[in-house]
Amino acid sequence: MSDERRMDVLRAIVEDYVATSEPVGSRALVERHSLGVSSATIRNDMAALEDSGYIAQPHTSAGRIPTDRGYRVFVDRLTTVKPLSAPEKRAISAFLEDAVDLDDVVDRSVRLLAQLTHQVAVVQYPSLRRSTLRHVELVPVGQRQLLVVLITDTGRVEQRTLEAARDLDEVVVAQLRATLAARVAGRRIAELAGLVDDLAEQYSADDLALLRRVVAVVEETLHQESEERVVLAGTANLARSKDDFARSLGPVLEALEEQVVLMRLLSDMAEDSATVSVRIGHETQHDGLVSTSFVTSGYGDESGAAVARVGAIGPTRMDYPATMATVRAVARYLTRILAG
Amino acid sequence: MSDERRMDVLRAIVEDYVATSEPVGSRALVERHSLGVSSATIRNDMAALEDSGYIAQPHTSAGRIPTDRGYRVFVDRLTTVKPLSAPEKRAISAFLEDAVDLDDVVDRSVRLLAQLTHQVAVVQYPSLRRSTLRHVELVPVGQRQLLVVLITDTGRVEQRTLEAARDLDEVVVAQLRATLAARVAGRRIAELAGLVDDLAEQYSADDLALLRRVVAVVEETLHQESEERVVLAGTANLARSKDDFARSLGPVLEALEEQVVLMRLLSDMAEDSATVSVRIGHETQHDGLVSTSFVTSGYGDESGAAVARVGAIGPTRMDYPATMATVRAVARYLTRILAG
DNA sequence: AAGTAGCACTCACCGTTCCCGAGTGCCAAT
DNA sequence: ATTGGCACTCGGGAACGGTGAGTGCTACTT
Repeated sequence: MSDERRMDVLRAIVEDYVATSEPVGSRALVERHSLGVSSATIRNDMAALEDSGYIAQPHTSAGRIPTDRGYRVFVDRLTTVKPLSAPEKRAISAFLEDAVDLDDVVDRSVRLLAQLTHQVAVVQYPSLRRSTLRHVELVPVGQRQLLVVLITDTGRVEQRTLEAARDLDEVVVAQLRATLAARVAGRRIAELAGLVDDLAEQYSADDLALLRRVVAVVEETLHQESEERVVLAGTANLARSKDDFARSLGPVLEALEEQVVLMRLLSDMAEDSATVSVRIGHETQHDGLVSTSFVTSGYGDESGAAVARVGAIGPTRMDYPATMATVRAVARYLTRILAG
Repeated sequence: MSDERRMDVLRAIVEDYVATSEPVGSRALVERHSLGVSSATIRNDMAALEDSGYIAQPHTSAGRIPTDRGYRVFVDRLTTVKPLSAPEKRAISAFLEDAVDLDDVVDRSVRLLAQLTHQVAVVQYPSLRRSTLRHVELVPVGQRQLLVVLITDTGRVEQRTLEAARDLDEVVVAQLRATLAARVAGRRIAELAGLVDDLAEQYSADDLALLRRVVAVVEETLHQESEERVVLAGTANLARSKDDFARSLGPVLEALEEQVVLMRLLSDMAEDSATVSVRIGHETQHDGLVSTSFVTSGYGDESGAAVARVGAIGPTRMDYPATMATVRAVARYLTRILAG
């Protein structure tokens, strides 16, 4: 028994099923692919593949469709992510380079990815936690309100207002600003806490309290929901599916609105070692997403640990090679843009 | 012929159809509503209503369903928006008051509205054009880069960076900052242009050029795409519909992703005089939205022209009185929160 | 004139039946 | 190991008829 041919058969089944949305039978297989054997042989192979849990039949006397496990094998062993064509690359690059600021970059990326993959695109904002600070700015607004603005090296700007205990003194604020500006540049936000501990003598108790408040606000910002925002685009693509996938959109849409679900998945996938990470069907660990797959890639740091992720979500019956290639490409260009 | 009863019949039809999602016949009508006449009489009335274009039958020998025109009459003349119950009000108020900043307010509002109406909620960010400035802050980042931060009275913060022609002088920047701070407070952004024209003598040519650049950047921000962002929530609610509405989600989702479409609708509706504005079916002037209605209300200014709008989008077969009440309530609380 | 009762008519919907053919599994032959 | 052959399964579509909700019309009542 040729294990190799079986894998060829599996690949053929996945490809055909992805292309046609219909269960594929042994006859159709030998016709569309030059496997060099007869349909009866294919049937034997298919029976074996079914025993191994890679394919299944919706009902007796129907063709086979890949199972989640089948797709998994396909993705892991039967496919190589092929680079995009030069024109495609140029289009991506050109489109992203016109962006004016971080929000615009993210917005353009997510739309672009949705359009290229014909699926739901997801872009996670660069994490504050792993970014370094370019600048901290304090702006008094009103008598007691102080606006704290953080600017990261990825161009992200976050602001919070805090209510001071006493009326603000312009001079003190300016002093704090200078102190912070000198100390935070290039630091990670997470390192911030210890940075001002030695200042106890230089400031009055009140002023020090204010300084600590500022630091506290910065740290709070870290843990805020907005820290790991994700942006979506292309939900309409879900409805385009020919099969009955379009009929059970409810749970999928719900899952997508639950940012928490996406967050968990994204951070799970950040652990994966491969450049492009894939979660297929039940692997998403979420009921609403059992019939979908999630393809993501890290971006934002040329070397090693990525700052955040981009990805695409679509029916498990998706074109994995193409999707993986596109996601990877967009992630790369995103990294390049942000570094530049 | 009693025109009054006919309107009663129309109201009953709308109410029943909204409740059941099924065409309503004459018999069911007399049973569920105490109209005091027989089904034959109702049939005559229904025939008249159909002639007037307020109702239609999907096919012979089926009940009637309201047309867009029918809903229009229902909304305009047959319904009064009833206030929410006290507990509901309290819930809204409590939920919105916990918000920490403008983004959070908007985010909470849109989720809340989606949940309360069981439809797709839309919140438009407060327009910069109509807001007044609370503060302008200039922050040098790097040698030549200047970060311009705008803070509006609605709490919205926008920032842009600009590249100066020469290296920045701390002192000059501080001076510009002071000048701007003194002049912009309480002004509309649109008024900004003329504010610095008289400063020609006080600054060197270079510095004046920089000042003009800053003003230019501010004005550019005005026309930027981000100016009129809208945020959505509850798209999953679209899929909950019992009838076949859920099957044609594609075009609807596409329309919702086209922010332009929503923008146009929102600005159209801003012209309406009523507090709560409704667009029914084809009135949306968009093919993807022919089977949906859009209920919006302005918010952000206690008197007169609103700064932006909130709304809900759902199937034309929606509970208009309830939706209108909820949208109006959320708009009011939103106004209150932003003012406070 | 407005309302009602009665009645013939229409037609979507539902369940039944039937048939077709794609697809399978198995077996004997190569 | 592969293949041709064959009996078997069963989903899906077409044809069919009965049922009942609903209508429109007409003749009668108030």
